[in-house]
Amino acid sequence: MATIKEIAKKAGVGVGTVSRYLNNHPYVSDDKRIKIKKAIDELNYTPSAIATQLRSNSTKNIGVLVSRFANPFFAELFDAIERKLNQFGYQVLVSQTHDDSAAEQRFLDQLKNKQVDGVILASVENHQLVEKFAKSYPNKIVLLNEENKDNNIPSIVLNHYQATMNGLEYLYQKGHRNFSYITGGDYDNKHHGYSRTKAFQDFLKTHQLSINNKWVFSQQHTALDGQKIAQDLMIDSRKLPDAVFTNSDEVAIGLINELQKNGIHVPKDIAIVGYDDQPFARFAEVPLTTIRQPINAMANKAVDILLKNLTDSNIDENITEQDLKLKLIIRKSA
Amino acid sequence: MATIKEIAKKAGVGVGTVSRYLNNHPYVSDDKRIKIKKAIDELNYTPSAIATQLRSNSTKNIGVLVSRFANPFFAELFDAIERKLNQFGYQVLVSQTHDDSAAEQRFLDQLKNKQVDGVILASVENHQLVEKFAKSYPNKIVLLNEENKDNNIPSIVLNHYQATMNGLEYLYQKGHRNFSYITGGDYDNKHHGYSRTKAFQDFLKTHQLSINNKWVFSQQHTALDGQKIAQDLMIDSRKLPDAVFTNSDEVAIGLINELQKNGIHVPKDIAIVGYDDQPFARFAEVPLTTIRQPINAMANKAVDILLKNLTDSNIDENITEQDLKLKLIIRKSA
DNA sequence: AGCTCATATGGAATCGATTCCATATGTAAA
DNA sequence: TTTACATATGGAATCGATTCCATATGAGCT
Repeated sequence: MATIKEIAKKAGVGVGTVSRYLNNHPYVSDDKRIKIKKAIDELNYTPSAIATQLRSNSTKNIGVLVSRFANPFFAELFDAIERKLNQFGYQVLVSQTHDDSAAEQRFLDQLKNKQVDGVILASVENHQLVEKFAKSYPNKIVLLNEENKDNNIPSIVLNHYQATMNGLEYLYQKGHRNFSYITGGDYDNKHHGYSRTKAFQDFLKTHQLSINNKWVFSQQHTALDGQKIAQDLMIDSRKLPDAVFTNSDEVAIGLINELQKNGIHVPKDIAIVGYDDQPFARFAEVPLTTIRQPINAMANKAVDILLKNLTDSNIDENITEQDLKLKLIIRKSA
Repeated sequence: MATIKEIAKKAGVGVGTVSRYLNNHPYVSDDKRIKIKKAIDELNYTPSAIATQLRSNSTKNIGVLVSRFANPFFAELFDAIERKLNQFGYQVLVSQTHDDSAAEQRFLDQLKNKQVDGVILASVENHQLVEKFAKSYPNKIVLLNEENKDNNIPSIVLNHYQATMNGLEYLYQKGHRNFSYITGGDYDNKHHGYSRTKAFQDFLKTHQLSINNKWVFSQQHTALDGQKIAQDLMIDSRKLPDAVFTNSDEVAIGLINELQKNGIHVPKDIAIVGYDDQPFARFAEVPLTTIRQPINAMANKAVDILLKNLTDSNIDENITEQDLKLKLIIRKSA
């Protein structure tokens, strides 16, 4: 592959002039323009992005981290993020953690070794690690759907507490009193998805309900997990919960499938509420009652904030608080 | 951020020695090792990936192109590709075309400007363009589920012709004679998904069946598309096809949903066959009869071939022809 | 003592583009 | 005619890491 030096030589000009030509600098005469263009065409030259990146100390690459692509929520979210970043001329480097915090570490190291200008974290394993990086690289990190205690990292935070509460109150008002709860995080831990869990705990307290510990499930993500939970619940078939609040539509769908396979009808025997309103939620064997996350607004907002912080330019933020509202979608499963 | 020069100065050694230390070169004495380590820790130094890339003329980045992330087939496929590339220490730069060939051009330009060492194309818009790049960069391109005429680009090609034929023969044997066909490509064009379409055309010929042109749909991708097709089919409600062969589970699901909403029962009134066996297919309101693509094997094979071509090393290919078989999964929709 | 070879080290050259500096020419204003 | 400023250009210095080259020391062998 040709270099700028070869172009300069072939066109009979200096490298500076070629560089000015490439970057549309005004001070290049028409006759040199023509010669340079000819040389570039003949040698089929394209500037090395790497060399430009080294010199300019910026890559036009953004890193995006999710936990698992096979989760349709993240797939859709990423789809929207990628489209928007592409509009602004950025490339996207992407990683998934699959719950492995070493992968997160490797991902964040890309900030340190300058492979990316900034990152969007749609999933956080190790909050301490992220706090540490945020201290070294303020303005280069945006959290999406992940809170941080001290609130010192730019974040897109939706009101999951309220949304969860709404979902639970809906179930309560329908007469349900024996709840099961499924989270993707830990039930006691202050991190991932905690505001949802906190809402559940507060809900129990408010209504003076007790909870069977065997009906609380942590670290559940997939439809397969949901099926296993169904089997767990059915071990003691004399006593089943009458409502299940889940953290994800995937889990809800596996759960419903396995329950119905065993003659337990949803929502007649058990009501189930999902989370996300993933695209297939409406097409499931029992269309899901679920909490919709405004994916497009979330993605656009995250990109807006990151690019604004990176460039100091005022990309107009046309995403409002209203756009970022979670909403209970009532279908058939509860 | 510190540079290697500052480390050298602080440790009282030459830059060469620091570099040798970083790259585990043997000729570094123990006392300098200690001094260098101390300097690195104190300055919190990490080598610039960009500088290394420039010097070494390689990035350890692989580009992956898909048409649309929100399509669960691609999301799953990408999930597997990313995991495997990560295992081998590669980062992944990803783009989606959303049917826009300009995006494909921009993506491929990354080969030319050296931002990626190689690419996996799981979706091709403009075959001529790809052929051109393949000529300039043999060994750096792998096609996944996309054929090329002259067969000169490394490709993972499954037998979609046979799989489609199997699906159609299954429907024929069940007594269906009036077919509708839905493709994501063009019905006449020789490109995207053509071997499936060819199978359909041959199938019609073999059984001397005629086809109503209004029952052929091209460029259909989403559940929404499927719903619209249902409406199209129902315009003339006196005469409906008795079987629909689709190119994707997403389309099938939208189609089924809209038909049943209008009192047309699947599979009693119309049989429908999907494609992909996306994770959700088994959980749909009518569990889908569909053709399963062996996603993991496909992803692993694509990465194996690409890395083998890039490094000349013999990464052992443990994916066999058998692993790459498509399979008709019979459920309830046909 | 003289020779060879492994071990060790510093620093210049290099990768390829950008930018600054020195310099030259042309033209309008004083 | 002198001054001033816009236009135009070549090339050295720079970004940060790697590698080659020159050189030095010490051990082992004859």
